[in-house]
Amino acid sequence: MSKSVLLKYISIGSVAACGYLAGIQTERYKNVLPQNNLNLKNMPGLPIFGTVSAATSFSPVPVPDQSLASATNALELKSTGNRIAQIMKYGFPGLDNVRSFSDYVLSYDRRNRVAHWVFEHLTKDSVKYNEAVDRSKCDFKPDESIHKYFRSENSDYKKSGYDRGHLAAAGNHKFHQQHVEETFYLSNMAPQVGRGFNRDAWNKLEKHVRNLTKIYANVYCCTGPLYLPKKENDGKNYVKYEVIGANHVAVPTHFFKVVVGELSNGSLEMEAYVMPNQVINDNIPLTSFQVPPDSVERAAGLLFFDNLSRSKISKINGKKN
DNA sequence: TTTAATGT
Repeated sequence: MSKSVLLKYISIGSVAACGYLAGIQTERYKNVLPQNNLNLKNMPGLPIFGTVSAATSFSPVPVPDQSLASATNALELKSTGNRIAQIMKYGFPGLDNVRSFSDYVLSYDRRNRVAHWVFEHLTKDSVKYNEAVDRSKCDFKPDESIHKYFRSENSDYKKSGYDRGHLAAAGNHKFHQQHVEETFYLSNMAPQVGRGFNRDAWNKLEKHVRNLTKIYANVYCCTGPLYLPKKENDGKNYVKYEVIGANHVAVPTHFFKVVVGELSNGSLEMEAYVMPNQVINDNIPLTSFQVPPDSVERAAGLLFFDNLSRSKISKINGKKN
């Protein structure tokens, strides 16, 4: 059985993706979320435009023509290397330091010591209970494939007050023990508020995404950090975030998830979420965190599902497109 | 059910 040999490191020159345009949202966000009625005005710095992305698509990995209706043949695909093409079927959000694992793909931000994005392809089979897979056997481990200058270490998180929060969730990779173990590289972690966020509201969003596999034959999920500007007392916008540990690992202000579900008849539906990296009241419904996908693209400097015309998506955030 | 830190 192939092991780390499978871990290909695709070194692609960094692409300066500067899609962020400031100055649209002017309302200042509060440090503590309101108890109810959370809306876009509480996501300051998330630029809301009326348009959708129209950039050209590009994929460094050839995507096979045949329809990949289900991943029941995941092992076979893994051995052929087609798994990456399957995960990235709808395009790469960006091309900075792309690293592929057996069941997810990651783009690494060396400056912040946190990924730009991770990409996963979920099916019923990848999220269903599997007695052969045991999360408790997994250890958080530094990703040695990343230069030591840019790598995060367990010591950076220790006593920081933050969880080592998975971007590609461990619970999404239950098909094989190796899959879940590979989600424990620190390159897949970000400093997350533990109680009230990672273990609560964010966990609830991750479960929601897993549950989408009951509706859709294929679920494609992109997750990453955001560093959103906030208006200070002088009336100007600043991006401010904490860094932790000797390696100055960035603490994102927010996290995003953009998900596309593919029904067995081929029709496609999208959901996009942004959550602040804060204690979030349990009563706030997930739908309160839904945002227009292009606002996340502009804030993150990424283009999601760029191989897919937005006009082919029948629903966005539950509304007809 | 899934998250994860802390302290012995």
